Amino acid sequence: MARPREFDEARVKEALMHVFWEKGYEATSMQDLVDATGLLKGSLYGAFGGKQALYMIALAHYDHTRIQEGIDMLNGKAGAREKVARLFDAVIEAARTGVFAGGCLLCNASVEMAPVNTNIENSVKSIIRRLQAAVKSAIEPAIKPPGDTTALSGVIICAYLGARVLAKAGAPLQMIVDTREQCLKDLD
Amino acid sequence: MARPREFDEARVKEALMHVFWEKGYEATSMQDLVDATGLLKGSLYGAFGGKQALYMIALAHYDHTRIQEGIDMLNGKAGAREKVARLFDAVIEAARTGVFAGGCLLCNASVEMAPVNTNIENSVKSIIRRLQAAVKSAIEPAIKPPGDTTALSGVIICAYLGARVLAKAGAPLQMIVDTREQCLKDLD
DNA sequence: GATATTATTGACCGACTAGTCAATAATTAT
DNA sequence: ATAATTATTGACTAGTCGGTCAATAATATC
Repeated sequence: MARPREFDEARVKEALMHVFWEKGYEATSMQDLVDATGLLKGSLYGAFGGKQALYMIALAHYDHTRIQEGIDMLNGKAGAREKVARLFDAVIEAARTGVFAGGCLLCNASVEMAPVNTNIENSVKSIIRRLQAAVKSAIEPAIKPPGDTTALSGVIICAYLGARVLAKAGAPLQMIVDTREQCLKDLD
Repeated sequence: MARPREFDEARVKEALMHVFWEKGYEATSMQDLVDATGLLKGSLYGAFGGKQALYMIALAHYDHTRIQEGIDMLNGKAGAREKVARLFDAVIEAARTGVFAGGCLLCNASVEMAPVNTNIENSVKSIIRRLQAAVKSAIEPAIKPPGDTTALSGVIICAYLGARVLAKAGAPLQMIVDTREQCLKDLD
């Protein structure tokens, strides 16, 4: 009943996400988004809304792809130790190669956007909740009854985010490796 | 031999720091800095340089005041456990009251500026190095010979930064408290 | 008091910002 | 074919951005 969209929504969301991921919210201009998506400004506004709305969409896309990939891994068949190890291996690999400077969009959004945009704050909090729940159920089999899996999963999330900060700052890789080992110590 | 400055340098640096601390680099305009310092734009440029130079000055001031305060505490007379506990208590208190949204400027600079400004990256790395050294010497008396104080101090820094991220995102306070307990577990 | 030096002032700049909108195009339903 | 609906286009806006600069003011030295 109307003219159909000419762009692939998933591709556009992926492009939006990558720009915000790498440059952050404020350092990204609408022109950057126009260049990255191939859409014109009017189309972006018409289809998705303004800059903050685009950031929300980028974060949601990150959630549904990258975060969900992590959660799926945590829900997989590997052992508790290996699951947690893999979480940190991603950080270590990113810090070692240093090809992509974006770090973790969840971490970036927490620092830059959550304090100034309640929609994003709520998204971030919801993601963290789901992430912690996945970690908790992943480590459950490796913790004996007196151990507090809720507390331990909270620590792992916290250490993960801290590792992301260290990696983005270019801090010594060893600190991240040490953190990984410390988190694995109580598993098995 | 020339006209003397009319402003108090320390006060101006403190004002610069507070603006960048609360708003971040990109979201801060030169006008914000003019308003906060009371100096006119020309004076700011003449005395300190452009926006990036001002950020560097703000970070250095943060280092010499807030960071140094933490290092002095770590070098103080308290026990290892209490020193580390105090580190996290500052985060917990900030998250609990929520009056100041800035979080930790070192953490903010790591995420927003270190990846795009090598001067700031170097400053951040140097601060992290000094901070870790202070934590290491603080926990040394509480660790028996086979324990790796370097690794443990790295983990504590990492957990501290992660806690700062969680606090800024408005995540459950309990996660930060749990992280604190976990870090204290191996100390006496 | 004259001179040299530096600080302060505020007007000014071009570039860029996020966002708007009327015109046009492409489609579906009738 | 016509009408209705939505997408695309790109020119346009008003405001803000970081940064500059010539004029003026205040001091120290001579």
